[in-house]
Amino acid sequence: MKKTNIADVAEEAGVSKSTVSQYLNKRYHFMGEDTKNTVKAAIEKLNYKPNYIARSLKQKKTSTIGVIVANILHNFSTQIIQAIENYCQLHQIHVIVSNADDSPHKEKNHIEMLRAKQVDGLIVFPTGENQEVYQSLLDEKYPLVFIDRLGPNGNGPSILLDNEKAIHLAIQHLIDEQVNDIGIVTTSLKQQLTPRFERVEAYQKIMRENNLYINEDFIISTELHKMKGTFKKLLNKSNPPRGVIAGNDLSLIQILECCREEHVKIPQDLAVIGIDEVSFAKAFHPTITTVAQPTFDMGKKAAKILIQEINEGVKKHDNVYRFTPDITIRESSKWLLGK
Amino acid sequence: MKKTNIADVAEEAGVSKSTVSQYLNKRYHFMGEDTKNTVKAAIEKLNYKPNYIARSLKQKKTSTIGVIVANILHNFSTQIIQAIENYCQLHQIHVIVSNADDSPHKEKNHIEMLRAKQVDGLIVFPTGENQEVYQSLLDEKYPLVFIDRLGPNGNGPSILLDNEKAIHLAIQHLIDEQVNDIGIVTTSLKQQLTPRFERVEAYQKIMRENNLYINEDFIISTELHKMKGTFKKLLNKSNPPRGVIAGNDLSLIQILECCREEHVKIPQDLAVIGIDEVSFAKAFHPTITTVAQPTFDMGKKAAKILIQEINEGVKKHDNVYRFTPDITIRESSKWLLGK
DNA sequence: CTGAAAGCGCTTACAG
DNA sequence: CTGAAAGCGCTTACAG
Repeated sequence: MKKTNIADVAEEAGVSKSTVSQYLNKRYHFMGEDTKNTVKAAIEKLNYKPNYIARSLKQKKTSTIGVIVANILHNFSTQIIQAIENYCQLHQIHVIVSNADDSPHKEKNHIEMLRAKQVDGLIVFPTGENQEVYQSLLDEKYPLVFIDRLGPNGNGPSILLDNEKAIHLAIQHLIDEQVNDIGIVTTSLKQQLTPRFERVEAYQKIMRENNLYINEDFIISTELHKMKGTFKKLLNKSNPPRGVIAGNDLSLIQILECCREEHVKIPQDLAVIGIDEVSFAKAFHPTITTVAQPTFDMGKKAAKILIQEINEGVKKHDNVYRFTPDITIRESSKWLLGK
Repeated sequence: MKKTNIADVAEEAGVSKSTVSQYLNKRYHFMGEDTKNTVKAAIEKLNYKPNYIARSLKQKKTSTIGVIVANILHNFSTQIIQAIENYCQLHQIHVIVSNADDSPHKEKNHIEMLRAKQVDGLIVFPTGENQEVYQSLLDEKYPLVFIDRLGPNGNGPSILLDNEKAIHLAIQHLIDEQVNDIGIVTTSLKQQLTPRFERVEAYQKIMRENNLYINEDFIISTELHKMKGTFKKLLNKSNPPRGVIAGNDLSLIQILECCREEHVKIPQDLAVIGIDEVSFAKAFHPTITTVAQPTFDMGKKAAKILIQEINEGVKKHDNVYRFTPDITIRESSKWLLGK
């Protein structure tokens, strides 16, 4: 059974394809009421569904965008995807999700495939090693929004957390709790990724501003599967930190597991603060102090900017949108309470 | 700057469009070595990228599938999406993710839009209220795979957990721990969704088989935001359950928060088992006993079957693939240990 | 107010 | 071994 197309409908209704097309696109201006009805009837009778691929080819617009996440395993990524999907749904736009799996090579493939599929724009968590590719997209005014990490040389619109503020909130709170020996644990890749970089920078800056000693051993950047080993070593030093900031949700879990296995009591022995909200924050013993990213707002903003670029054309290239984190103080960081 | 198309390449290379097309599709059989090289050079010189939309129109194949999840907020959904995306990536297929947000109306819209975009097939967590739509897709041999829930009248291939086994594992373990007063808490929607239905059924069956008393109050099916209130009431009864099975990850968190707020000790006062693995299982105090679904395998299988249907045509319609759950016994269910 | 024609960028029998 | 032509299913100036 051949699928019915616009010609079939035209024949059934006894009008031309043009007229059917006008009807489909709701350009009723000059359409006779009766023509309209015959077309409508024919469409229903034949159960006709327009082929958007054909339309896309002609209109050079697919109403589909691509999202390339660096690593889909992070909760942050899936939340951003949710927010983007949610906003796009309202605008009748589809989202193709691709996972770069932290591989610049895969990332590049995804960019090419998605462009070949003519997506109208791209939201990307850049891995950091395809700078020229992104720069050339930017140069040709292709709609493109970066998220979580800056684009090439900071070019292009990007949606970022105010990382300095996040670290500031965490350290300030720990200081208020009289915790001065503070460590930070982040997942690290070879690349100088924005969040990790900015967070460690901010850590050093704010410690310095508060005249606190920066022990280089207290800064851990390592792959997830090595994190526990490294962190345990730190915990078992003669002078371990009294407080620790987890750079993201996955690091937090590693830290919590370490503390459990090493019988380190939170917050008495170690005050813990996680960046990124986690589902179990209020269920945990102790409840977990977190510095939440407004993931939902960030994803929505990325989608909004992209759709605007698609509809109105790409204009300036240098907007960085910083989102303000929000600390929720719970038990895990309350060292004074532990006394 | 107009994008270069196949005609530009043909002109540059001094051959016909057909020949360029042959080259692009790697049909080198009858192609002269020199022709091949000229075409190659022309493509590189012009930085030509083929337009897959045009190809799709002609070939009636988009190399794109759609996934409609009932509710993207469940960890289970995002893990399934990850597995599907992962498998499809190996097969050069793109995935469009749509969230039905538990709304049959949205679900139906998604089905229509995705079909209009000519996706080659669909993987769906059916909400349960679009039976006729699915039946007609099945009737026209459209590639379609259900996941987590059965299709209309059980028709169509579906990927499910062996829910009875999951409940069996949980209850048997609790019985081994001498816990006999067992409750079950699930999120409920109006619809008779497969997992909830099968799990509550299995609960009743297995309790009966073990000659355990089934207290109807111990079966809680309610929306997430009402769960805590309902569960707390149960906890404060004169005869509360001694053990509880959380129907999924979100329910588990609600239960854990309740226990914390009501100072109910796990496992001494209440043994807890969660269905679905959770990120914090090994970090929690106590560690959480879980009955894990093999989400990754399930997602992969769904993608595999769908791609097979796409490539080889749709054959039989009645395969239900049951995946075996796996219990990991940790502290939260060890009532005897609490003694 | 409606229709004929051209075209979007490819692929694919078919002819030579 | 290569090319001319038709066609995938739409949309869109333009003519009338």
